[in-house]
Amino acid sequence: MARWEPGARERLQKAALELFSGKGYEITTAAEIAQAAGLTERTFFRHFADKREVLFTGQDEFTSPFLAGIEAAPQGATPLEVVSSAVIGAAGFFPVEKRAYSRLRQTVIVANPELQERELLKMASLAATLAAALRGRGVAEPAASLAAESGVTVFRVSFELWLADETGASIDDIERKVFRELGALTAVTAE
Amino acid sequence: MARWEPGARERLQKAALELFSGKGYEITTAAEIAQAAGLTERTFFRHFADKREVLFTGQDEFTSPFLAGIEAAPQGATPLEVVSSAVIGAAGFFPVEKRAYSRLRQTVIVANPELQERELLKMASLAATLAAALRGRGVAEPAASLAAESGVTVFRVSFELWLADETGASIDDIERKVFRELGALTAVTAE
DNA sequence: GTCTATAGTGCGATAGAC
DNA sequence: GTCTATCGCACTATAGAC
Repeated sequence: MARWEPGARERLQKAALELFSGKGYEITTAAEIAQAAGLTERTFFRHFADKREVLFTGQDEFTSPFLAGIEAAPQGATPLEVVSSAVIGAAGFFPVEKRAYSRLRQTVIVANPELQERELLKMASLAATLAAALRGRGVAEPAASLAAESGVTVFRVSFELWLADETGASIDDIERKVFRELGALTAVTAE
Repeated sequence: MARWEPGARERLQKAALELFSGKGYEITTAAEIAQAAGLTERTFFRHFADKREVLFTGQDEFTSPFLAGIEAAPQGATPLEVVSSAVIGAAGFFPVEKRAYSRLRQTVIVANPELQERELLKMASLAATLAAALRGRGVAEPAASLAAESGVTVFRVSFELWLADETGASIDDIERKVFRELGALTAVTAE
């Protein structure tokens, strides 16, 4: 028999989301989360650098699908087409089954500025990674940054639309629409 | 004679920037900043909700020039043209004289994730405000959000280029160039 | 695992300005 | 008298050091 139950991190994350959505993020203490997972406060901070990270750790893995999408883009592709390939390529990370969980998590984040800040930092970090990948393909600045940031913007807008959607649309369908909207925005001039 | 010296907030902000850039943000305590300004820690927190806010309070006023730029845009203008008017209209907030101060402040922010988070939240808040103003002009979603976010992206990229610039270019000139870059990005298709 | 510093809050007291 | 900026003290939670 094991000395401790496995999956401490996952238990902490599950307990945290439940407590945050149940009684509120701010008044939930790290000690409470740890206790709910059968662990001590010290262990909580051994797994997560700070209280906010409990909602974000693991989420980082979704950078790879974006990078894979960039590599999958053909040689002649426009910077924005490359980014589009990245964003749409990462759509597999958000199957319909995950939507209920994503909605709950997003509700908690939107209600707490501290968590919004952390999410924005993660998105900014993703954009910086994408921009670096574009530069690696020979795209110059500021085009690389603009394309990367635009891609992340499309992803964020699409993600919100996907969470709100009631028709069962997949996130990559929504992303394609939003990319077309973005193209229309800059293309159309006043009559 | 007054019981307290006036301008407590400004004194705190000045002392904070000096200490942050001199010995580092993290190891500078709120009590130290207060002491350097001839005040107590409790007074520091009466002026600023948290330690990070000391670098951002007052900065909020720069939302107004953006909104003024939106109102100044002609009726027939494209969403992106309206946003462009907002971003370029706010350029007056950053005269060359402010550049040395802006550079110092930015150096401190870039070196500390906590401060980056706060800056990102402020930018997200600005984007949300601009998107609301666009919807007020009849722009539908998701076009309003996309245009607003794109505008803020152009502003951020331009601001960084302005800080790095050695030729004495004004920020609105840089912004115009970056807006053209953005247009080129989405317009050009692979050959 | 314990111990400590710092961030941040709540409340009451003070003492001018009006 | 009221209003407001400040201080002082007690307190909790976070987070890092040892």
